[in-house]
Parts: sequence; C-alpha cells; structure tokens
Amino acid sequence: MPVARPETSDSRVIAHVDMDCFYVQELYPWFCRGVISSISLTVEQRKQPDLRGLPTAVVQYNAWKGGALIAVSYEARKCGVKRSMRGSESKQVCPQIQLVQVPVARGKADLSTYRNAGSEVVSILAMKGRCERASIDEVYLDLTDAAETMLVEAPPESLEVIEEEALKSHVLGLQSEDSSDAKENVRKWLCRSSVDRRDKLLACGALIVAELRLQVLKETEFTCSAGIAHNKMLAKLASGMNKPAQQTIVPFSSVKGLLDPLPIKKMKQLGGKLGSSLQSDLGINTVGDLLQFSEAKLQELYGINTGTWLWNIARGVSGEEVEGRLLPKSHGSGKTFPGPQALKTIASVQHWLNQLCEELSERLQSDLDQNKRIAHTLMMHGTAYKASDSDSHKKFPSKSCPLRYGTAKIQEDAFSLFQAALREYLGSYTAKIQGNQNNQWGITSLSVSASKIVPIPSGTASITKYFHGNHTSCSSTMQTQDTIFEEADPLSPAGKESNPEVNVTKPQIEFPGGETTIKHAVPSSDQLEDKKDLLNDQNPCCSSENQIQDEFTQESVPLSTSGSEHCSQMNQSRQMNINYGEEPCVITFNVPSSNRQEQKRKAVKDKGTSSILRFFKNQDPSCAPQKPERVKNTEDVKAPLSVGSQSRNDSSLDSNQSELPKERPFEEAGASSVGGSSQIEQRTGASWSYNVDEIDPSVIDELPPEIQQEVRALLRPHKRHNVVKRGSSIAHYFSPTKNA
DNA sequence: CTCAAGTTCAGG
DNA sequence: TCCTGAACT
Repeated sequence: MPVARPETSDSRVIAHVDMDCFYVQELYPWFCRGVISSISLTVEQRKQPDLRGLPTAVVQYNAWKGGALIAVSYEARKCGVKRSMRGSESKQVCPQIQLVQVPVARGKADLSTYRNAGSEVVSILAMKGRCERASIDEVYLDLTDAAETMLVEAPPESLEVIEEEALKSHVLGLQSEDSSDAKENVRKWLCRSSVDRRDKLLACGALIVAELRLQVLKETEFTCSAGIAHNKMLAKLASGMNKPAQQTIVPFSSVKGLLDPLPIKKMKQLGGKLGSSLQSDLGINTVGDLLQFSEAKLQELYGINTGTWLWNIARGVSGEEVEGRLLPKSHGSGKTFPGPQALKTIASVQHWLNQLCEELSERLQSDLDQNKRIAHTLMMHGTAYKASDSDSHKKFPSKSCPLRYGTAKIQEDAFSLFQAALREYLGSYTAKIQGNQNNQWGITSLSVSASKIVPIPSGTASITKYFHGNHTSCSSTMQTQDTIFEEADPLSPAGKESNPEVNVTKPQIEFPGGETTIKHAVPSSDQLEDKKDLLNDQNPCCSSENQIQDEFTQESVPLSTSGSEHCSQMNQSRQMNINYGEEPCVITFNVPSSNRQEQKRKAVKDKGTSSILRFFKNQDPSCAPQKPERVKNTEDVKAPLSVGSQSRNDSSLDSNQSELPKERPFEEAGASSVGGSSQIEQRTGASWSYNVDEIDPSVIDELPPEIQQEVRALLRPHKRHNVVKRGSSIAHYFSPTKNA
C-alpha cells in the first residue's frame, strides 16, 4: 500500500513563497507569477498610471517585429494576444495594446531592476528562518524552528486573534472552502488543540508566513503567494494553487489526495523530457500512476538517483534541504543573435563580448562591494553555425578560466576564451578565423558568466571600500585592486584538513591540464594578427597564463618557509594578498574571527534542537551569507560606478585599443611579464612572514564562519534530489554511487 | 575524487 | 522570445 512515509521530514515546516502583486494582480491578472513583471509594471505605473486596466504586454527589444512578448495582460489575452507573439503581431491582433519595454543597457536587456526587487523581498522573507533564494522571485523557507518555538510559547489556540491573512489560508482537504464560513473553518483548523503535532506545526508555519507576507506587502507593495507543507516539493506545489496573494497549507493527511490525481507534468522536474518519458515509457499520466512501479523498476529505467527520486516524490517524500542561501551562485550576461543578426566577424564578436563583460564586471563589482564575495571562474559560452563543412553539427564549446577582476581583464579573458573556442570549433587550424564578409561561420549567441563565488573575510570590507572609493579617479588604484583579486586565492574546493596537499596543487586545480592545456586554450599570437594592436606587447593575452604564473609565484613564496604548513596556506595567502593591496592604508591584519560560532546551521539543524529561544525574532542570522541585514541589491551602484567604468570602457568596436594602452603602463611597472611577479613576490613575501606570526595556522575551522560555510558547501555539492536522511529503508539512497 | 564542459529544466 | 540561473552528468 503506497503511503507517504513519515520519516523525519514530516515534522518539518517548509514554505515556498512566490511573489506576485496583489493590487496589480487585480488589474493585471497575468502578472501573478513574478516579480519581474510586477516590478516592471509598477515602474511603468508610476510613469504612466494610465496603463492600468489596459491590454498590456511586457516586451523585450523592439528592433525586430516589435520585440518578443514575455508577459501578456489579461485584457490583451482576451484580444487574442499570446505569449511568444511578436510585438507587432500583437498589435495586429489587438491594436490598442500597450507595450512596455524591458530596460535596455549596452544594447541588451537589463534585468537588474528586477533582480534588485527580488532581493528586496527576499531580505524580508529571510527573517524568520532559513531562506533559500530559488529564483529571482521565489524562496523556500525552513520554518521548523520558528514553528516549534511558537508551538511552545504561543500556540494558535492560545491566541485571542488570528491574523486575517492567516484565516484566508487554503487548507487542502478542509471541507467547505467556499462556504461563507470558510474563515471560521480555517480558524478551527488552525486552532485545533488535539491533533497531530505535525498539523499544529503547519498551522504555526501558516501564521508566520501570513505575517511575513503582510510585511512584504507593507514594505514593498508586492504580494506573495505561499505554500506551507512538510517539504519543499509540496510547498512549491501548494504555492501555485491559490494565487495571487494567498497561501495554501498541505496537511500531512492531504498529501495523497493532492498527488494522486496530479498530472505528472506539473511536478517540478517533470515538465520536460523526463516527464514525457514517463508518460510514454510507462503509459501514465498522474503522479498516482507512478505508485504502481517499484523502486527497482524506476531505477532500472531512469537510473539509481532518478529512480529513487521518482519513487519518493510519488509518495510525497522529498528530503531536499532548504539551503541557506540568499545570494546567487553565479552571475551571467548573455545575448542572442538570431538568424540574420548572427555575428560574422571577430570584431563584432569582440564588441558584444565587451558589452556582456562590462555588465558582468559591474555586477561582480557590486557583489564584491555589497556582499564581499569574489568570483573565481569566468566562463564563456556561445552558439554558432558553420555554413558547410563536414561536422557542422558540432557544438560551439564553452570555455572557462580563472577570473581576474577589472572590466578590461574580463573582456580580455573572455575574448581569449572565445578565440580558443572558435579555433576548436573550426578545427585545429583553419587559417581564416578573422572573418570578413565571406566567413563560413556565424555566432548566434554569446554569454559570459562568473561562478565559484566565495565570501571574503568580513574584515576586508574596508579595504574593498577603500579601493572602490578611489579607483574611479585613478586607474592605478583600479589596477591595484585588480591585482589583489587576481592574486586572491581561488579557494578552490579543496582545503579540508583531510588532504591539505590539495592546496599546493591548486594551480592545476584551477586550470586542469597544466600548461599544455593552457597553451591550447589561449589563442596563439599569430591568430591575433588582425588585432595585434590590441594585444601587442602585453604578454599575448594569455590571461590564463598570467594567472597561472601569478599563482605559482604566490604559492612558491610561502613554500620557502616550510612544506608542512600547506594546510594553512590557503588562509594565509588570501590574507596576505589583502594586506598587500591595502598597504597604503591603515587596516590591520584580519584575524579570522572565531566568534559567531553558530555559523553552520547544519550542526544545529537536523533535529529541531533546543535552539528554540526566540519567536518572531530574527532567527539565526547565519542564513544570510554575510550580514543579517538586508540582502544587498546587486546593482544599484550603477550610477557611481558607471562614471568610472563606463568612460574607461569601450562602447565601440575598437575601444580596447585605447583602453589597454592606458592600463599597460601600470602592468609594466608592476607586473609585466617576469618583473611584475617579482614585485608581487616581494610584497607578498613580506606580508607572509608577518602573517605567519599573527595567525595560528590551523585549518579550515579557523576561517571565518562565512568562509567555512562556503568552503564546506563547495565540498558538498548536493547530489541530486532529496531523500530523507537516516530513514531506514531509504538510507542507502545516499550512496555516493552515481548512476549512468 | 574533482573538474570542465555539455545537457536539462524552470522561470519571467 | 530572450535572458537568467541551477543542477546533473
């Protein structure tokens, strides 16, 4: 008999909150699903309040056929306007339609407004429990602790008044939802005193979520819909059931009734190919239909992990943790160049890469300033076609390299990556890469992204500010800053006391394959002939090589001290770099703070431990990677930043030519080819010896909590889905073995 | 085991 | 559509 398994997850209280906009929703019901649309609408409403109630659509670009619709208003739909129509097409169907444009910057859509709006809301929702930002407008909350606290200190039945908002909850399985006394029924349900503890916890969770949603409304004018259930999957499912601005509770006893008739494609990971395979392979349509298949059978068909996952979700079981993460793991910027717009010259590719990198760099700088995080990997991806040629089906490869801060360097590195990729794409040495009109290739999309973002010690914030404050006025300080982070230890996913040697080999880790690979990855100078003015005397664009070399020198210095302290090198090299960069300033060496040891909630989490002390208070601030305060918007520094960065960065095809020479003097003075490293060596060497005395070179546990958290997170990239822990029968699902 | 690169999925 | 981001292989 298929029954949802209790296991440990059943007493958790998980909420999924999906933003929408209530007052907007009444006017624009189609906007219920996202802050993106809501925000753009709000902005537009302020500008032009007349838009209310009119057939409206949000459109991206208008160059070609009026742009692409990303959101269509209810009124417009009545006119027959559909998503995936072109703007001009919608005009034909609905001449009076109002088209609102997504902001454009650097020739591409700019979503920073929406990202910031999402951050605004997240910062409020994150206050009552562990919060995971699941997308630009969704979060998961683990409210277990808060709900348990509430149950002890102020259970619903003890309250004289229940929030109106909570009374408007939908309780799956509760009778007479639409009767006139629906709220009274909900009240009774919430206040039942002698029931399953799990339901009482959900009731507490519902009260908390209701309050959170009200607070979001008050402070941001956005509304949210929410689902409250015992795991993420169910919460997510529930949050979409009553929109907008409503919340839905899934009592344990209603899980089966919810899932059994649910079309399989509605499940979170089954909307695509896997869902289709399920339908065709098994001839099923609902989640309930899945119950008849054994776990072994599902594993046989779809692999160990997926099979087990399927078997579990069909029973409402999902052990996925709510990750305490409010900030994105990566930043990216991309653009497509469909059809005739395909890029056919190196110059045009470089132009667009520069635009993309400019945006990326700006966002990275904001992240650094506001969240004190550094990204360590730059990735470039593109799609391309090849006119004829044998293997025209080959895909354009992605390439990555260590990320160096500074717009110009990012641009330079991204361009190098592109050239390496193009070379590979076209085959070893197809002489004609530099394209003119008669090219055989075209680039139909480009994107750059930054990942492996880790926090820097909080004490260095002042350093960051110091340089940030100065770098706009003087490019030398900018250069200095670049150098700092260029040198920053990548903090690659190593650094566990178990194998400290890994740190020593870090260069290889950062750029596997060693030098040979690197040489291949980096375009050879002869291929840059057409752009030699770009890269001339500088060590030919080999950003990667520079990076490697720098890191080698960086590592080689400490090596001279002793070989036995490798485990601490990671910390110290990081510290010393910062010290080095900060030389003109006052700030003292930053010893990893050992307080705030509550850091890794993992330790406290699993059982609902006695960490229940507060109710309706800021709970466990460590869910925020950095500060318990607000999530910093990632890009509201645009104004001050653009003054410096935009002016010094190209807006034309060959801007690099004017830009690079400007920076080169500093590189040559400080870091060109061999000499540069030596200078760095000296300084870092000095800092090193100093730091060695200052710091107890132990291990990871001595890092600041934020670092620890991040490092451990890197060490434990979560395997696919769920599965309950310590559950007897399904414990083996955690087996590290991968399926094919 | 980790990594880079490829694929899939989900949103607005 | 186009753009963004996460996760799995």
